[in-house]
Amino acid sequence: MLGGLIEGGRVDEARRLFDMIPVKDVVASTNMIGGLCSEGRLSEAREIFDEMPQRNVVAWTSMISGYAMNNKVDVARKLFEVMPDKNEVTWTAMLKGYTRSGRINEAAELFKAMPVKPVAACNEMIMGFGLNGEVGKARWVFDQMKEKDDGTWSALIKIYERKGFELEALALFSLMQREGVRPNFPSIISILSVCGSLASLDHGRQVHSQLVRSHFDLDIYVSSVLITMYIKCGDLVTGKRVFDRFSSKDIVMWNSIIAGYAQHGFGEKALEVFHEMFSSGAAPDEITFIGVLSACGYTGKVKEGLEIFESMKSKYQVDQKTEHYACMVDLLGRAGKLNEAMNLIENMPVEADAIVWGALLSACRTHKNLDLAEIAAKKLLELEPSSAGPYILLSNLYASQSRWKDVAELRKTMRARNVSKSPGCSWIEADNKVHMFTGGGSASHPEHEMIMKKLEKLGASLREAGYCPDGSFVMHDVDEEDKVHSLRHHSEKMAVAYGLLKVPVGKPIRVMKNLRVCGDCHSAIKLIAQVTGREIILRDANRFHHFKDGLCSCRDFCIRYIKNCPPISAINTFNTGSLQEIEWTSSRKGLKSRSLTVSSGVWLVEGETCSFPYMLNPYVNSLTKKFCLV
DNA sequence: ATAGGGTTAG
Repeated sequence: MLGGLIEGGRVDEARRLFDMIPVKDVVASTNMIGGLCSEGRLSEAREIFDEMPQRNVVAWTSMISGYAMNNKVDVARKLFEVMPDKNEVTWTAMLKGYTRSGRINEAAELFKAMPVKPVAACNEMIMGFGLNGEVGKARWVFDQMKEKDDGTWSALIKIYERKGFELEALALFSLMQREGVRPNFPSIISILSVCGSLASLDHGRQVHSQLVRSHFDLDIYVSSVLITMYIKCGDLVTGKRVFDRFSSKDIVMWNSIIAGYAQHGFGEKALEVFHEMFSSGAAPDEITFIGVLSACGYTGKVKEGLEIFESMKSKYQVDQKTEHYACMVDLLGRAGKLNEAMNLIENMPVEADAIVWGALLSACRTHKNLDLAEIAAKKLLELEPSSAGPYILLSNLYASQSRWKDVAELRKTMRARNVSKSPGCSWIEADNKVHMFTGGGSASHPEHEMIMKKLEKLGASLREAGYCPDGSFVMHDVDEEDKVHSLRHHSEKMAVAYGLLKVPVGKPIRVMKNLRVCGDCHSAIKLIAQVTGREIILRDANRFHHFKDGLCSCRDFCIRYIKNCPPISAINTFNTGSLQEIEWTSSRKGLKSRSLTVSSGVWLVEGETCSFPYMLNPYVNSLTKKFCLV
């Protein structure tokens, strides 16, 4: 009875019932302690604990766990020290206290001291190390384990996914299945997320087909990630279809689709869904507003954005947090209202973080405001000393003003802090393979000659259509030497050229890039779409660009500084956001009800190595060698 | 009766 109430979360009722019991046995008291702790009512729990005539391991462990999970690790430790007979569960509960509060060194010490190391504790250590950025150590624990369960696998897969080791996650997921461990929910969620990050529609679909067969696709958690996966792969239509299948949607699912419309530049549609959500009775949360405000930002809806931002607290009872200020800085900045943006930052009730300053910086880049750019970049250097972007930008900025001393100084700091830039690259899926291009016209691809010829030919027809290359973008986050290379050879252009050669007519060409698209490439691709009549979908580090008929769905909001962009007014009619118009984003037919054919062998089960080149994180290579699978 | 693992945005 007591246990039932607690399990159902009815702790108050349980408490009343408990108080009526004349002689309380160990089990009832322990139960009650657990229930109270889960609600954070530690002092009440402690009172019961102290009044118990005798206590066994389970009672002790429950109390320790309660402190550990409620940010009272040190109190937990005191109890742990005086406790007579500890078992594995006690040790694990204590360990979890340290890992969950980010005290990884103490966790590692305790782990080392454990007489036996149960699987649950090892799994906890994997998560602890991994979330703390120590992926190698997480892997080390994994390798040491003689006995693993499905949670062991999914923990490491999750770490790989979260820390940007997409390829390792894929490899581990497939190894897991070869070892006869069936995918569980957490691992499936991680792997779908990986497919989204890689924008690998083919792989994502294969996972989806697995889900359909196992009916996992009906799970509400899985579905939100599934929606996000399709959206990140550029297939908004299928994402929407998955969304529509659910008659009762939770807030996360609403958020997923709203953010999806925002990312694709369908601001009207995002707002529409937002209102639909509100009238359906679902209450928006903080994340909803990140989606909604960024939708306004991407589509230049300054007035709407400001109104929503103002009404967050009063109408929707959601607090404005740093993230929302970042959205507003972005929104104002994109619209060219840089002083307003700066004003907002100065008057924020919370401390501005790297995202806020980053938003201001990219707005400065767009609108060529060097003074504010310098302020923002300097702030970023303080907040994120190890990311290369701000250094390069600031250095380019100084260079443009011939401040060579400052340039040299900055380069020195960069070397001292061991900061290196991430090289720009683009990739495209064709013939069941991923083809990567690093730009600069390097002949790394077997069909290099053909691609160059294609680019030559394209160049001629582009010039006819009025294209003139613009190399004057100082405010770009690529390094000096990249500017020397002919603009013709940027990686995204090469990938697009390859797509024109390989992707059948009528199908969209989907290109991915790890950095933001270069401004010159953006206007070139618009024209390429026009002269070839092809649809090109480019996903860069920030967002999607749908190129069709000489226009881009981003309305050039990201790249306003390019000379030969058509004026915004010419594009206005284009982006009304009706579903019919979205349809052209994908000529693929997508899913038919609940069946899905798998194009090639099921790589997930067969465990072939996946066909991705190492393109996202140069660090992946070295790590892979060190901790080689199999 | 005591220890796990999950969703969205930036």
